[in-house]
Amino acid sequence: MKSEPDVFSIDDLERKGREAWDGVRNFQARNFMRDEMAVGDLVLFYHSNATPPGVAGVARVATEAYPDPSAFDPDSKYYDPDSDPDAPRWWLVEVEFVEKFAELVSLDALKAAAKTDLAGMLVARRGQRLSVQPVEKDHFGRVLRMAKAKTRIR
DNA sequence: GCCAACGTTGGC
DNA sequence: GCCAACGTTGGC
Repeated sequence: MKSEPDVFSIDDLERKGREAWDGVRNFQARNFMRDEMAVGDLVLFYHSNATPPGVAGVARVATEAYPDPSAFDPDSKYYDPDSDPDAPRWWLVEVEFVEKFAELVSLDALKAAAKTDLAGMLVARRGQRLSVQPVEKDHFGRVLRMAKAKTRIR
């Protein structure tokens, strides 16, 4: 899951403990949250538009998907007047903090590793803009090792 | 259904 | 600030 650290960083998640991942307004990204994520799934927390960009830590899916309330809030910048409360268009999950990496796994490092054992990892590919995207299990483990992380994959 | 115009993401 | 890579919108 990508977030701009100026808006919401891994430190913000650590401080708050938990966060509703609202504002996703891309159908594919929504589908991953609504249809593919399950409570307990681990998440790579990626800092986009950062210097440098990269994976900053790990979070965990804390809830089933539910309709994104910001879509119904006219005062929200994520307001979508076309989203019908009876058939919500936008969904979110809440995520909880697991750990902040001792060192960021930079996009440069991901791209370098993508030439070998991270081959095919989506986030390392050019033009890959989806803010929520799937990570293969062995890729996830490899990123954790690059971060010298303690988190175990279940 | 096609596609041009436009807007956004996000790396650099 | 630039621009590649999309996704969305709307005219036809």
